[in-house]
Amino acid sequence: ASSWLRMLTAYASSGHFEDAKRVFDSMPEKSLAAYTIMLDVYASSGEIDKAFYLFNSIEEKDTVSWNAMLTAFVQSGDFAKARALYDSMPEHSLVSCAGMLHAFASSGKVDEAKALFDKMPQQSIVSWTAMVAAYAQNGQIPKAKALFDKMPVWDAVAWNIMLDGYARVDNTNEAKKLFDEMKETNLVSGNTMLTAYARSGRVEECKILFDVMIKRNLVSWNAMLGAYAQNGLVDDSKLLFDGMPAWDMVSLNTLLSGYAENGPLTDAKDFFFRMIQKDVVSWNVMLWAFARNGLLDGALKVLLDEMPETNVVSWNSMLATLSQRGGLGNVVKLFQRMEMAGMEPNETTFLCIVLGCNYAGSVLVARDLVWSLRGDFGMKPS
RNA sequence: UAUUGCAGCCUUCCUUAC
Repeated sequence: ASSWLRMLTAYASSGHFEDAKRVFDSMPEKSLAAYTIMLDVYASSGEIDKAFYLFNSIEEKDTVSWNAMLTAFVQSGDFAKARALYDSMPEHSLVSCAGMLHAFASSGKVDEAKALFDKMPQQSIVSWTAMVAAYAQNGQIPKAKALFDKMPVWDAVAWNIMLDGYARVDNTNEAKKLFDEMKETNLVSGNTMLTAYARSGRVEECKILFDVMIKRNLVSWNAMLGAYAQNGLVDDSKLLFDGMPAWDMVSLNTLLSGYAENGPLTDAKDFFFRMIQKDVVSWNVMLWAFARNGLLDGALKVLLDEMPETNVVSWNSMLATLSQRGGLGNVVKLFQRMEMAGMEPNETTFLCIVLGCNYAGSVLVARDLVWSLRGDFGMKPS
């Protein structure tokens, strides 16, 4: 039985979800541990409903399986369900509390995270770090730093979160300073610093770091690729890409967005049509490329007729484009179409529409929209 | 009865005006 479990774990942790499902299905006896692994597998492959169904079919759940279900919800972005599950759990372990902290942090509820953090019976390095991350990821760097300084111990993850916090507010100098004095580092630290350089346009320093990094993974390569692509050095990005030991969809899309942002539309189109694989992000980049070139009808055609699948970003892109040069009437029309297509709006959706109101000078539409946020969509205007 | 059954960090697409 344990060799089955070992195989299942190996597939699950390496991202081979289909293989994991096959192994699980053919297991003669399914232990609780096997079920628990599968919760994560289903959640990671976007099948949260299946995960929950499986969870409900478990007769004797323990804390570990409850926690796994909790983090499955968090991972899929369903924070309301995560909260409900957390409230109905028979007991809260350190892992449960840290998972819920993470959920609050990811949904921008810093105050609720802090309240939970304060009333936790026991702390762990994970809960401390999750709280620091809650501050850092929501732009509250001074609070993050203050809590970070109070931590009893630091590991690489804790340092990395502070590093990433500085990087995200574009404080590259502070990030570099921290990077140099970090006591614990790992591969993610280097990758985070690469991204910090890329974001602030410091491409040369980025390349120097990339070259001296002892270990690199695909994220490192993609970060370097992005440094070139986002800073107008499309030829360099292509050259780097050609020498990459491996690539994935992120690599292709990074390159594509380099063409879309810096070159003529034909470059992006050429690359797009030659891509061996495409996903919804690739299509979103193309949609944006049409829009950027003022081809609103072309962009609309991509969205409504050509895309094999869309997500909320596709619609938001189009809404933002129409907001700026398509007229508020068309914005509203497209939003209605979005609802008809069953696509759930998010906060950015409303910002895109408010942007249109701004351009049109229409206070009334904007006001109605903000009201309907609460009433029709159950959202809290930020 | 768990060196790998669960928890925190990094890379691609949408908004952040003046």
